[in-house]
Amino acid sequence: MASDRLIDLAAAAHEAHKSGSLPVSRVLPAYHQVAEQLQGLIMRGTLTVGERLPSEGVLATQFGVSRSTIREALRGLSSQRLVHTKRGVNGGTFVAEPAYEHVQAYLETTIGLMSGADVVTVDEILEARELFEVPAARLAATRRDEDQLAGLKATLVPDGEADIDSGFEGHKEFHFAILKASGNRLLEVITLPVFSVLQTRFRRDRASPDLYASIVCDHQDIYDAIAASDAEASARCMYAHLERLRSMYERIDRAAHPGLTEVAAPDEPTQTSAEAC
Amino acid sequence: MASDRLIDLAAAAHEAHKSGSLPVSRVLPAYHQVAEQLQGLIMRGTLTVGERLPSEGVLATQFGVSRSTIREALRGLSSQRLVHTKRGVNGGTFVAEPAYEHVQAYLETTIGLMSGADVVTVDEILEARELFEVPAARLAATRRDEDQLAGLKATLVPDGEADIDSGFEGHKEFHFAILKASGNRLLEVITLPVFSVLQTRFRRDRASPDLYASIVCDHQDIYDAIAASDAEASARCMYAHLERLRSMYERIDRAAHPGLTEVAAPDEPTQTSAEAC
DNA sequence: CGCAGAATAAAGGTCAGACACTTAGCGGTC
DNA sequence: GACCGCTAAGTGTCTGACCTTTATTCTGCG
Repeated sequence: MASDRLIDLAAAAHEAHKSGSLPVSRVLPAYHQVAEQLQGLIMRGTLTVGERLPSEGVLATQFGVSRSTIREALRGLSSQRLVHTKRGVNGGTFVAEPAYEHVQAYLETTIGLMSGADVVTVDEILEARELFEVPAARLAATRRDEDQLAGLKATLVPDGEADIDSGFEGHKEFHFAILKASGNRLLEVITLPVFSVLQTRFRRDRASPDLYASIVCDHQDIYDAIAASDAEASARCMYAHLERLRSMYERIDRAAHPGLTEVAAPDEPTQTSAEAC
Repeated sequence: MASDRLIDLAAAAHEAHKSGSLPVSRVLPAYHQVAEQLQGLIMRGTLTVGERLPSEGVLATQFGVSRSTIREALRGLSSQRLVHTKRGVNGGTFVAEPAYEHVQAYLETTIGLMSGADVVTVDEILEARELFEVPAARLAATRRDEDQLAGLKATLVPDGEADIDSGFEGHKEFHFAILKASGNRLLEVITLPVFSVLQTRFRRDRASPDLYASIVCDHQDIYDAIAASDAEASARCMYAHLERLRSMYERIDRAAHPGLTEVAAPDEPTQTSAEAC
């Protein structure tokens, strides 16, 4: 009877997982229970950022399980970036401080997979991108400081050299810079992966030269608006830019997955006028 | 010399982690390399959703490591929800299909931690919420079907019974229903955790009765606008609603963390007019 | 005295092998 | 034909050993 070992979770396992019915084997693996308890301690603030957990051996005796079990639990937590480990003397397992990059990496992975498995459609991703980046541009216009503006300018392609390959990188840097200048790190952390997924998904498909030129032109417009601290113009230009890209992506996507004539695809007027430029 | 075992990653470890310098011990743990390779196979589509990986024993011999190492790698992947395991005959490790709930759970955890550790501020979370929920309301107004509208109506508090506790639940259900009706699952998946974090963070602080009444009233307004398929009115009402909540949250937050007089906090006019209601 | 290098020890990383638990499917009994 | 138990494949867990990494401490030489 392995029932008196774990601190409590004998019964808690019922409640925790859809208490009703079938698809969950009643007794969860020990490593899972250990991981859950530790995660609880971290979330609840009992274990604070940077704090060191007891060594694996000590944890093993405390939880009444073997070291292997503890290690499996720890691996789970560490791949969720809740903890990280260090070897050597003064090594150990430490509560990790949450960092953007991890969230971004995770979201990029997951959204990529979801779009691959058609759990979300490309249309939804494109729409989400608009929903996030247009407000980001608006915020950037009012909040950017001079450094951020200079950084943004640096990502613009100098007039002459329209190198498509480096332009791809530049495109990325441009949008990143705007997100950063939006001054909302949560918005930034969430939008970046959305952008990256699209970028990855359509990496191979080169844009035509004139489309590329119009992208460069769009960027210039957006930059000008942000430089002028004109929030509404920034939003408008960003919207126009994204609509242009969207129609490009959708064309590519339809070519790749023919026959799926989605509703509401054609009836949205592509009113991305020429603006100045 | 444990160098001929793992399929290749001997050198790849350099590139993979900031190739430059110091803080990364040159040779990553075997379980990490195994996990990376398996993740690569999944991301690259070599292993497809639902497919079963070789048994742990077989993987161990294939990778040339022990079964414990394989298991630690698998625990990492499984806590990232890239795979899941089943016991018994015909059990094994399977490539998981990406599911919203996991993403939501992860985001909620992470955003909660980030806000706890002040990696993002409450202000940013509140702003992000507005950025996401206002467009969600706009979309819901034009896309909701009759079922969704009925579901939304069901979350409204009947006029008489203004029970504050159940109201808290109702508040949640109401916003969830709108997100669902927005028709963009990515937006939904991302916004839900943002909402939940705020909800959790301020769970203990009861709203005053009259504030509560105004929330109920706001919900009614929003519902009416969505029922009328009036996109702009929906967005406007949602914005007013969120502004009201925002000022409440900010008041609570300032009370909890006094002395931090942020910029740009007071000068935003609280123009959440009375509307009709 | 001071510094370089060796020894130490604490902690994580890996291994091998054993046994327990879970579960689908097979086969036999009534 | 329904129920029951056996079997086998696979994950879950334990034990105990040894390797590797690394900060500290100790030692010895200049």
